[in-house]
Amino acid sequence: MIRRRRRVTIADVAEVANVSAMTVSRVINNKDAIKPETRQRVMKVIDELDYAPNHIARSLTGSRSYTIGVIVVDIANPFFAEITAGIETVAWQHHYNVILCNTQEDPRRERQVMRMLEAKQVDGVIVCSTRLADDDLPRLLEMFPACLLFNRETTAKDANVVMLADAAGIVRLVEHLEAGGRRRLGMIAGGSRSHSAQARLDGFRSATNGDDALIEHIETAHIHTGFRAAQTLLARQPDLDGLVCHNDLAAVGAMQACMTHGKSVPGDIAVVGCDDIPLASLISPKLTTLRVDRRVLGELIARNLFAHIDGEQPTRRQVIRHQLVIRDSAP
Amino acid sequence: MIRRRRRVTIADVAEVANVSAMTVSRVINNKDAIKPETRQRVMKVIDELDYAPNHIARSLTGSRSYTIGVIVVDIANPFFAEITAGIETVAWQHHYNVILCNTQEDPRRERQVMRMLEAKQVDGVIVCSTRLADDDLPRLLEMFPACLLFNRETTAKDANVVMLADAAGIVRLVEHLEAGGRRRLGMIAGGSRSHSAQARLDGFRSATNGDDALIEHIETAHIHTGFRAAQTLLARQPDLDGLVCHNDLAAVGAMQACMTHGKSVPGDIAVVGCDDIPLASLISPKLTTLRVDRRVLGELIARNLFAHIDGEQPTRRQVIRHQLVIRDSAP
DNA sequence: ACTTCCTATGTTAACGCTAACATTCCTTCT
DNA sequence: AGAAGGAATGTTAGCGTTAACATAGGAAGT
Repeated sequence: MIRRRRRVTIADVAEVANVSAMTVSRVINNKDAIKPETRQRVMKVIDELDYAPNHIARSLTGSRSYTIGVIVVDIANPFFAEITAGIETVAWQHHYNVILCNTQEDPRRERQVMRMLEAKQVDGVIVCSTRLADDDLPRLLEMFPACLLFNRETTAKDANVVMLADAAGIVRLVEHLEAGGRRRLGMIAGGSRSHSAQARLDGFRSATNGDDALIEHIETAHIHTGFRAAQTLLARQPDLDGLVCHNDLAAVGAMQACMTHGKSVPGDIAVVGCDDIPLASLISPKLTTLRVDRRVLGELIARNLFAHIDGEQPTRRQVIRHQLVIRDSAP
Repeated sequence: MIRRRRRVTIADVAEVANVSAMTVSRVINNKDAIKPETRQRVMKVIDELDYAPNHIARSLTGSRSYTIGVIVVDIANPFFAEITAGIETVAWQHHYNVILCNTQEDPRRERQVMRMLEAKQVDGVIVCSTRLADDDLPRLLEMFPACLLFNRETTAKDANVVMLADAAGIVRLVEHLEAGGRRRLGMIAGGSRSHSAQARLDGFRSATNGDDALIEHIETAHIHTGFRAAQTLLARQPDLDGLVCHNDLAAVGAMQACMTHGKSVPGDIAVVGCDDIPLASLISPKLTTLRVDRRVLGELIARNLFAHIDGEQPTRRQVIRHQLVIRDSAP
């Protein structure tokens, strides 16, 4: 079915330039000594024939495929889309391409994707928020010459890790609320499967006294789930004066619930979110939240991976702290 | 630098199973006749050695690389991120991977990216909203066995095209406004470089009488640029009772400008946007706008490309219509 | 002049796989 | 029994590139 147009090969160039294939290869790769005159002649032919090296063949002989894999749970999620943008930028700077794999939170698919990437001989993988079990992960990651895990710890050898300091971020939010005089804080916590939800919850527990009656869980964090959770929580704990939410969407819902409950934000109760999505600064009152520059985060992640690929001593474990964004909902 | 662990090859399997490499290849590919007994034996060895075919080598001999390229101007833009998610889903169904390339609106980079993808022997490319000039595009696209252009026409041979019916969508918005009794409509039009901005403007001009005094241009469509443009327009045309905006962000800004101007939405003036971003249904008044299911659009785009790759007669030109989403800002 | 030692280039084989052709060994038919 | 034909498997070569080794030719030293 696929009809590929015949490509110009090194052999073609060699014939026209009247040298051996190896000489052409050397010219292309700037390797060994080549007489300037020969180099020029070869270059001219390359130009005339519009020759470009076949990367597939190169990958077969050489040690590199100049391709990395990026595995995300959902590329349609702006969080991962922006990280991916950052990764792609750095990859391109290193003359690399990115094979993007969306797992849709399915660990089985994640496993298949990894095997496929290995079969395609990628030089490294970046795995964002994997849903794979601890006992599966190391074996899979160790297939790759280099790998980097975002927001997940692992025992795999040679795996670098970049973590968001979710717990620390929530601690800062709590401290900010307490500095503002808030004394009775509740939390709307996220789904149990996700690493960050667990970390944020841990942060809240360690910063407060961790009374479980002050915590309400939601499986997926959206405006309406945040709304309902806040309603439940406020019914149970009417005297709350601060509310920490797993993310901004939940916080938006929670604010609406507070107002429905006759509590003004931030007058009667302060509400904070996490992530600083665009909506956070567009609603009223504007939301106090945590921010990370996700594009820069992606660049940092990619740089860490390429350090590994290039054999430099990469940072085994890097922790990225959130920035506290103070707005009207918790001034 | 890169140390790849030695892979199990067909030769290894062949040796252990005591057959020729070709027989193993046949078993893997379900080709030709194989004695059931032999097949079983080979399968067992494949399983024991955990053999997986090397896709790079396959690509070199075979006609397919089982990889497509997706070129977008900005993957961090949710519009393209969701389309990409749809594309990836379908690609995976076809046992394909996606090389994602972000061009950041730079035509030079786009050209380089295409050459790279060709060198990596992708079986097809999807190009979203290219910024390349008409005289460059065909030559580049014709390098690929299959290609699909989103939101851009071209004279390239064998290029399929999927277009959004932007103009028709705006016409429908205008008709909706007029059906609601609005008589004097203005427009905030988008940047000149983008195809869709041009199409939306054309739609507006053809549906109204196209008085240029009623149109205000912004280079990049954001809330604040929409706000400013609406202010300028309202100062010039105080009696407007309907405002069509290039996209939702601009519309949000425009609504704010209307209110600043003492005009209520939708009482005094109706405002409509385009794209149906999440914010559209979250602000007050909720925004009337045009919607396209972007994930489904991505799936459709990918299916079109794979039809081409698989040699079926693909649809040369497909036009996708928006759906009118009527909300409070223009009921 | 002869060895030595670079510099510039060539030759061969291999990467892992499969297309294309070749061979072997049955079965079936006359 | 011998021919014919199909099923099962093997052999060879090639995809485009580069690593590794081989060779030619010239400059320099003795």
